[in-house]
Amino acid sequence: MPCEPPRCAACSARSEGLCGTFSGGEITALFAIARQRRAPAGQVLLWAGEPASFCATLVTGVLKIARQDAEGREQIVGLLFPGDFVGEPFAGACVDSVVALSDADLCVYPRAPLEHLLEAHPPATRLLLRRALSTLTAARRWILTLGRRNARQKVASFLLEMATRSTQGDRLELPLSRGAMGEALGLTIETVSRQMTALVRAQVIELAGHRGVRLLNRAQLATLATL
Amino acid sequence: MPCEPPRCAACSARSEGLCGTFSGGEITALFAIARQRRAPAGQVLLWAGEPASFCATLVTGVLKIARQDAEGREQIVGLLFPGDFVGEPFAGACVDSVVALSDADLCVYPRAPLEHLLEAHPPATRLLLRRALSTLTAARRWILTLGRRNARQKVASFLLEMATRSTQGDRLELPLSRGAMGEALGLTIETVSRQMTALVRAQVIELAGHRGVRLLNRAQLATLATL
DNA sequence: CGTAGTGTTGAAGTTGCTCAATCTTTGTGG
DNA sequence: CCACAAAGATTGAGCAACTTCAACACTACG
Repeated sequence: MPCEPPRCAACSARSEGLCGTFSGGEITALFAIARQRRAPAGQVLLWAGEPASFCATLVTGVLKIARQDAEGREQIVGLLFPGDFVGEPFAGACVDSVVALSDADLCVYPRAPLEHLLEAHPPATRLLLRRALSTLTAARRWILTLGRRNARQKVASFLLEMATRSTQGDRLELPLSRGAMGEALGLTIETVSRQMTALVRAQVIELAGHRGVRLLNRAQLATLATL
Repeated sequence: MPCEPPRCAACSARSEGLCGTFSGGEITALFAIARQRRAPAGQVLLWAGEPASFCATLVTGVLKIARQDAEGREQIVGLLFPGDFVGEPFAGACVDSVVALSDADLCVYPRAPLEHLLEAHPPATRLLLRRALSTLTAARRWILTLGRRNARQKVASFLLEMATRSTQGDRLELPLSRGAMGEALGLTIETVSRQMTALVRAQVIELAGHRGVRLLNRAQLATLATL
């Protein structure tokens, strides 16, 4: 059995996402078309309207998927975390822009060879289908939040969503600024800020700098998210 | 070559969706596991929380995919039209309910045999992936509408979206009541109604009964949807 | 230690929601 | 075929929530 490339063996996303469907021997084929890429915070990886030249596995960092209004106002329609698959195979031009919110490491696959590889390796296509369906479910959860919840509930929901992605104990480091939270929640910066302050006053959270949040009462936060 | 079942040959959804990936000979395998089902308007096909026992191709009619708030308020997160694929293969329990908005005909596939068939027929899995990705794109367009547009723009967007699905000339028959439109747009019945009236007064549309709409000025409607 | 970028707070203005009454449409039974 | 009932839609008035505009405070980084 051919041996697994050392870089893959050491990769923190090795068992996640696309890579997880390739065995130690098979991964060589994926590795052969992959290229490492490091993106600083703020860098645009894919531009809406441009042809989608590559897909990738996100190794470290957080990306936003955003769409622009006719007026230029931006709405965040998805976030990507380590292990997530970036881009759309089989798609034409990008509909959304993908931007790094923090410094990020990616394992990039050019579109054409990736699509060939998918044809040859059915489990990968099935995984992408399952991923797409679960992303769809998440997008619909977001639709529910945007359509039915008020500002308080939106902010509380968002904090809980972030908490499921990454917490160390009750400490949470937000990957987004207040402005970006507003873009995600369909609120203004000011409204997000006021709701955060209200949560602090209600002793549900505590702030530590602009990005740091300590969850003091998760049960209460969950109640506020829906009620 | 084995001949195509007459029911498939005569089916208006034959070239659409899942069926379209099966040739005249191959379709027999899909037909063998399929069962016809007719659902009257209002019938719940899949209940949120219940196990998802089947998938289907929608042949005629319109279905809504809806999700409930903790408070019981409903948000429509998707609509299904003839040719669309109903349900989620590889999923556990249903997250959303699926309800017939009009009388509907379906071609129903039990989950287990369908999943076997998908494994044996890779083009079908690829089609479902492409479909899932385009449904995701549509869901994200909806997120943009819910997050960034006011009531006027939401209603105008919705009418345009419906117009892309089915129009005869400038006549459009809405598959939803005002109440259901509100559930889809995150608005109340009253607000939807007021916006419709405003569009009539602006001579952009004309109403014919509760469900009938005539599009008098599509360009203007498109402007109102985004501006 | 200063400055630029972010975040917070306040006051006033708009938008969409709630509650309540009235009007249309549609479908059913006489 | 018409009358009537029930469901759905429209309209109005008052109110609450979110946005806008503007000033000020924090924090993080050079």
